[in-house]
Amino acid sequence: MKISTKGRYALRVMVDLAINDNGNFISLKDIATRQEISNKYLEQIIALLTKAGFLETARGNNGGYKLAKAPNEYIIGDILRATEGDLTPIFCLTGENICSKQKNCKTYSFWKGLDDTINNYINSKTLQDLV
Amino acid sequence: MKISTKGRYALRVMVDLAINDNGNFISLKDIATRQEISNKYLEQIIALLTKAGFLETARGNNGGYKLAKAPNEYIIGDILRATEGDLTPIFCLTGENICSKQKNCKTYSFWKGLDDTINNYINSKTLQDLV
DNA sequence: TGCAATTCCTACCTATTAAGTAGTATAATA
DNA sequence: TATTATACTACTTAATAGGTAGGAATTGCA
Repeated sequence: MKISTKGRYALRVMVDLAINDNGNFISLKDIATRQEISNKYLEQIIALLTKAGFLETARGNNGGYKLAKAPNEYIIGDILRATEGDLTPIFCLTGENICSKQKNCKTYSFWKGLDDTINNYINSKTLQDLV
Repeated sequence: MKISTKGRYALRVMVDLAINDNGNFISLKDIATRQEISNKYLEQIIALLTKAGFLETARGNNGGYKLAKAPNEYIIGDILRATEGDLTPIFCLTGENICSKQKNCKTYSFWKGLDDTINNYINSKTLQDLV
C-alpha cells in the first residue's frame, strides 16, 4: 500500500512550481534539476498534470510550465488522483469489478470507512498548505 | 495504493474464524472453501497469522485453527501489518531509507499526516466490529 | 532563415512484486 | 499404519513500477 513515484514526484513538482513562480514559464529541465528527477521520466509525470489542466504550458524557446491557478485552489487529492490514478485501497470500492459477495461481505464497510478516511484527508489539503 | 490480497484475505479469514468459532479447530480446507481462496495460497497467509500469534493451531487429524483471543482483542491494524507488512504510504516514513532531503521537504508533513490518519482508523477498529 | 531550446508523443525496456502452484516433511489420531 | 491435517521451502507467471530512448513539432532569437 504505497504511493508510487508518480504521485510523489507530481506533488513535489507542483510545490516547486508554486515556490519558484515568478510569472514566467519554468522549463522542465530546471524543475528536474532542482528535484533530482530524470528529465525523461518527469516529462511523463508533467504530461499528466498538463492533461489534468493544472498547468499552463509554452512550447519552444523559453517555454516551460507554470501553475494555472493559485496554490490554494489545488486540492491535493486531485493532484494525486490525476497522477496515481485511483486511490481506493480496495478494488471493490472503485465501482468496476463489483464483487459478487459484496452484499454479505463483512469487511466491506471497514474498507469503505478506510477509503472515506483517506479521501477526507487528502481532499482537505491544498497546495497552499505545503508551501 | 492498494491493499494486497494477503491483507484482504487475512481479514476475511479472521472474520470467518470468529463467526464459525464453536470451540473446535477449523481446518484450513473448510476456510478455503467458504472463502473461495486456493488452499495452497491460504496456507501462506494463515502461516503469517500463526506466526503473529493470532491463532491456536493443531496438527494432524481433526487439526486446524482457531482464534487465540476474543474478537474484540484483535486490532485490525495489527492483522493488516502482520500480513501486508508495512502500511505506510511513503517509504521515507518507515524509518529506514531516510531521505537526504527530509529536513527541508515540503511534502513530508503532508505524508506524515496521511500516515497518521490511516493508522488512527485501522487501529480504532477490532475484529469484533466486523462480525 | 536557420539554429537552439523547448514541449509533445509513442514505443520500448528491465527489475521487482503480487499472486498463486507444487512438493514434501512432520504430526496426530483412529 | 492409513488418513487427515499442518508446516516449510522452492518455484512460476503475469502485471506493474520505474524508468529510457528517439524523434516530431513549436517557438524565439541571432
